[in-house]
Amino acid sequence: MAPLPTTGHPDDLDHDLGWMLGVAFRAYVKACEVALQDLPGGPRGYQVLTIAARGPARNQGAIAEELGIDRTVLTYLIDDLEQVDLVARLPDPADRRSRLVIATEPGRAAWQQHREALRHVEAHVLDPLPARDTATFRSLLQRVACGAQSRDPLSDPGG
Amino acid sequence: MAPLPTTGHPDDLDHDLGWMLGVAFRAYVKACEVALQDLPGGPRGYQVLTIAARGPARNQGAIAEELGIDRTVLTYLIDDLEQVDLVARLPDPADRRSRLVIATEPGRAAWQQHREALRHVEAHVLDPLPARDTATFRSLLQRVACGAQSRDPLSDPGG
DNA sequence: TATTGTTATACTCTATAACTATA
DNA sequence: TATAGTTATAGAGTATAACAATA
Repeated sequence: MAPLPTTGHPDDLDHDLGWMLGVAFRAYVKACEVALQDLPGGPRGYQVLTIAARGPARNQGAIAEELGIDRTVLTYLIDDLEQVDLVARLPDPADRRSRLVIATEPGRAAWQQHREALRHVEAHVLDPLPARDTATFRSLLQRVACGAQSRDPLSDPGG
Repeated sequence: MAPLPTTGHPDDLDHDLGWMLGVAFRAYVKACEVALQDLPGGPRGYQVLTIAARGPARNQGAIAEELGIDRTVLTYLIDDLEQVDLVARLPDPADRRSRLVIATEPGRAAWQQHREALRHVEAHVLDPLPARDTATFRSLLQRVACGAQSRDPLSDPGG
């Protein structure tokens, strides 16, 4: 059986932060599969689309840093989104090496649709929590994630 | 820059559950690298070792289910741990197909050492939280993870 | 016929280095 | 010389199917 939060022994697996984060993360990815099945890149593709749709337009390096992923994988994600006309790469007037990523009109529509679908996915994943605790959990998880991002900005100069 | 929890717009990336879980999970895995560098299988290897060290002895199918991983990947994890004499596969007296996995004496010692090292890793990952909120966060995350495990037991009969 | 564990294959995600074109 | 983006390669992690031994 799967461990339940009732055993109480601090050495049990369900007290291991790595186990908890891994299980929660994989459960989220799996729960997304249906909702994002027509979106290239899955959750990652949605995150790129979010930045592109929200604006202002940014270049790929800035997007990779915000997402916490390597800029080499971002190239492929944008390739796939661009191929189905959800985002576009525009020349950066300030720097001819740089390319600004924006959402197309269908891209913004697709983003809103998937955002709505993901609301249900998130509710499903957080369903085990009492309703009054979901906001608390999101707020605390946000602090952990943002803290990690600011500690290890990724693609830091020198590595 | 990395997003900080101060923007407040509900469409921002730092309100996306997938982004938060992914960033937190990858930050944990990265923070583990040094502490678990001599342990085959990394965090997964540690989790197997935890079950084997805590007892009672279980067969591989039961361990895979508790870990939430496929039994085919567990074979490789146990192979690697057995090769360095941290766990052993014993014949199951009740079923000759089944093999019981237990920690060896050096395996139990290694588990205690790594458990101590991981306490610091966990504290590092949870460092952005106010001290009084860490227990709350762990408790809520545990509910989410255990809820997901009991909903999707993995290797369920029929899939 | 179903189950335990193993092996092989493939597909995704990630990490690294090398390359181009600009700065 | 350094940076933005691309490409190629290799390594993990994961999923699937097929297989041998046993129930």
